[in-house]
Amino acid sequence: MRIGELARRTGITERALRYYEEQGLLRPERRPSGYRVYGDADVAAVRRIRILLAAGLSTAQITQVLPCVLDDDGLLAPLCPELVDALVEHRAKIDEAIDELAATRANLDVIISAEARSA
DNA sequence: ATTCTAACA
DNA sequence: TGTTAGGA
Repeated sequence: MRIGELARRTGITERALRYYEEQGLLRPERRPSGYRVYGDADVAAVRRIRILLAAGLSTAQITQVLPCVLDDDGLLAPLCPELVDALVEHRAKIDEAIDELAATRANLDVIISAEARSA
């Protein structure tokens, strides 16, 4: 199928699909016309990519992780043990980011509370 | 009609 | 990412 059909079947814009290829997430074949040709497997691949992106992984990480993930129901099962370690690490970074944002919010609250009273 | 690349009020 | 120009 060409990019238009894959876009319809996945709900992903053609723009994004071309971007995924640029990032090495998809390797569609090319017709002599230059048109990209995708296989049925790519529909599932895009599904996995979306889940991984939603989990906050970078395209670079996804490129490595993609072949290490099992495609079952609507979930992704990590296969390689290295992958699990990487995901646990990623989770830790998310916790750090949450803490930093909480601190930033606290600082903002101080300013908001000081408003009007200072004048 | 569709898709392609490149580029940015 | 959207969008658009300019081609095939």
